[in-house]
Amino acid sequence: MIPPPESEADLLARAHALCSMTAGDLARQLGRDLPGDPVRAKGKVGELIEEALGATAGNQDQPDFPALGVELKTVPMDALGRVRESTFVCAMDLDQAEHEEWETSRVRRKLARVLWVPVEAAPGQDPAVRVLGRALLWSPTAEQEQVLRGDWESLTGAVAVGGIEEISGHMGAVLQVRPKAANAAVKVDLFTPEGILLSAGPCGFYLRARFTSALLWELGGE
DNA sequence: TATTGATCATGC
DNA sequence: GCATGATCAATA
Repeated sequence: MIPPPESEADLLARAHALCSMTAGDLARQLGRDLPGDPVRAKGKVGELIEEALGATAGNQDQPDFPALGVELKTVPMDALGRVRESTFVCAMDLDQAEHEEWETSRVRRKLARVLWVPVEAAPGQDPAVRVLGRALLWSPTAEQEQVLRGDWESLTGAVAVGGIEEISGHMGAVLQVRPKAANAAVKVDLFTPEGILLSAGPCGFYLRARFTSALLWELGGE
């Protein structure tokens, strides 16, 4: 059991100490199992890094480092240092869209302070050989927040007006809404703006790869 | 090949 | 079921 970091500097120092380790090294050091099948290992590298850095929140609805208000996100990179995948932010509440404000939204809370840990990962590669990169601590700049807010408001607004069936992954410049569930059979009941009961797949907010790629590059060049 | 939609694991 | 952690894989 690794104690939580006492400060952002402490956290960053710990994260930097992991730089250039492989996920396999980390698993061995922590005495954890890491599946060799990438399909079965989704999320595992992120969990190993959480444990190594002393994150405590588990699956509670809280930042990974509650005392610091910092959220941890791993981000998969290709060999050229480009972000390979979008980043899941949080679920979208399909019923409450019309009652929400950006200032109090979960998206804004989640992204207020993020420790990004790049992980070089080729598609289909054995998770154990993935290499950790240099971690960066980030908060949205004023410009980034305006763009995020704009996307959030148009996406949330579209759902509030037309319901979830009106949006798709194509919408949003940097923030998008996509399915987020165990599988396509998972449905939630909700009411359309017209008051019709409907069954729909749960959705979540994701950051587009080009956004994370750009912000990491601005921050320190990855 | 970039992107969207689908999926995998774990804890409570 | 819904939160946590994401990446896979079919398609445009």
